[in-house]
Amino acid sequence: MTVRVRFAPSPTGYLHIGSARTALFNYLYARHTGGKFLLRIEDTDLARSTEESTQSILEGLEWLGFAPDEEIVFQSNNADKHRAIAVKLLEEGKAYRDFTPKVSEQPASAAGREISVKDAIKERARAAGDQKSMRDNPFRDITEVEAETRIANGEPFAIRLKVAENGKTAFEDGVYGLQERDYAETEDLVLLRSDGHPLYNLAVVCDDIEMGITHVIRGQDHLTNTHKQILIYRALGVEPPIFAHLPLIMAPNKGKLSKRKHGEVVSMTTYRDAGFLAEAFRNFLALLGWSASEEQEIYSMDELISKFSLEGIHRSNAVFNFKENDPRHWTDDKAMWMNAEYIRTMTLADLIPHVKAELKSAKLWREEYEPDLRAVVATVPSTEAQSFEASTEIADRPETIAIEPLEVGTYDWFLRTIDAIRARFFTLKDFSSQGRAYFSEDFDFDPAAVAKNLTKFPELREWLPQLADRFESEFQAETRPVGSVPSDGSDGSLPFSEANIETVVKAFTEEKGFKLGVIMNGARTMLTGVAVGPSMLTVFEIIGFERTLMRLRSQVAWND
RNA sequence: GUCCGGUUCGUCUAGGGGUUAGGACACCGCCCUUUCACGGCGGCAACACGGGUUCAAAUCCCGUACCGGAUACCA
Repeated sequence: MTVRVRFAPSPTGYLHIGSARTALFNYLYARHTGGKFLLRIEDTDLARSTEESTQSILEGLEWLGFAPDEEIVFQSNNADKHRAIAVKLLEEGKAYRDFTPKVSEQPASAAGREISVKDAIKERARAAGDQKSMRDNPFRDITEVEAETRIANGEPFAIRLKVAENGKTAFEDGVYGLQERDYAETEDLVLLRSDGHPLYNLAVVCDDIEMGITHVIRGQDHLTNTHKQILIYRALGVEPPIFAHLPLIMAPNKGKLSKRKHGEVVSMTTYRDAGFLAEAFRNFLALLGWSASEEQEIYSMDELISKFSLEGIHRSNAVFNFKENDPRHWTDDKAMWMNAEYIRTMTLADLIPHVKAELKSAKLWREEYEPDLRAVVATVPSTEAQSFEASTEIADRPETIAIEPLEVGTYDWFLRTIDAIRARFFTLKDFSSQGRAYFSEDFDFDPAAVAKNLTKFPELREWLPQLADRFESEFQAETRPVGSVPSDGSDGSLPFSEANIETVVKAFTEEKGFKLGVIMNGARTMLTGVAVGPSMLTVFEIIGFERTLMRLRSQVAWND
């Protein structure tokens, strides 16, 4: 039997973190078993379902990389079938018409509606005490004649499943084990509303049957629904699929993680837009409620697929930990850490396309960074550059190309730069914000960095331009046009490379009788606008000779 | 109210009769260094509670507490 699973979100908002994890687990299970991963949009709640929501969910899934293996099913398209099935159950005597007038819903705000409904349910239950019977619907056993009369009078009716007096439903949950529920705990659930619209439990069962679903993997909030659905399966004479329920993902206070209360932080598109890598986020999500019983935490998609199993899913809820009013911890620290971990350890070949997209959207991308153009603009021959394309293992490449100064703005320079700055970055956004100075002359100065590294040492205002002069004389730049390679040493001058820069800066610092760090960090802020980054020698080199002179001489940072 | 689940560091988790209860994130400290959010080393920090069973319980059983879910003509 081929496994067929589905992810079935209802389009009443964006794709949130819990749904995303459900989608992930379904996807992993399908891939692990060689089965099919299907997608069904449960848009039967006409009042709440929206087209934007469907789009947003689809976007979220696309970002995460969970493409369905078959065409998307829209549940609302199957309403006629669902209706027909309800009628069939009615005709078979397995369901009955309930003429009880529908209790009109409060016109309460959509926001508070759910809570007030739940409160009402509790109130009702408390008031009823133990007296309440799930089998006391007055229309459960009315005669066909009476029913016909009422229909003739135009009385609207809902169709309810006729649950037997005695017995229980039972199923073996893939995660929670044996689940039993006495019929006395299950009401005669409504299959079809009095306005003719099918209800969730009916629709789900019908669609799952039609789609040939073999395993239903969904949130634990559906655990009790499952009993109702099994009743429908039985009434239909169809063997139920295997069910596996997932623990829920909670807010930091262990309460419900809701779109309304917690907003953006639970939306998938937030993470996409915040510069997260889908592979990193998937990895994070996989570890929320599942583990392979080992200490490894970083998993490639292939590893997740091969290691995933229902047995590894927990029964207890997990907390998605974040601090609402703390920008530094606006989302779960582990998610952020994992994203950073991916950024600094993945191969450059995998990272570059993401950086490219980010720089493009920030208008910082230049065609010169394209590898294809290297041959046209490169003046530094690079044999490593060719092996780069041939090989996917390029993690240690930067060390091999760091030997010679690279022309600013070329593909090789680009690779070196990305590799140098990524170590301290957390998201893709950092490449265009903190890393902006590497790609543009138009960058801002972080006030904290200016205060710490510049204004604290007023001497620097004169010394840094002097350092520029020193560079100029040592590296003899005046004969070369802006943007050219500083020097490869062939003209008799010193190459503008780390070792040489170090010698010059150290000599300069000693003359001034100052600490090296003060000069270096002053220069760091002048050159990059921030207080953190790679080794300053590397920064000098990748910012390049001409830009270094220009920025050291600039007074912009000094004028608040 | 009733039914169903759950409970190991702040968070994610490993461990399922004998462990100094392990790892990761976060936090703190030290080191490296020209800075740092990189890296290295270290620290803080947990078996909800009460009974049993057992030579031995975080682990098995019962109860309690707390948390969560469900209980809709929502999904």
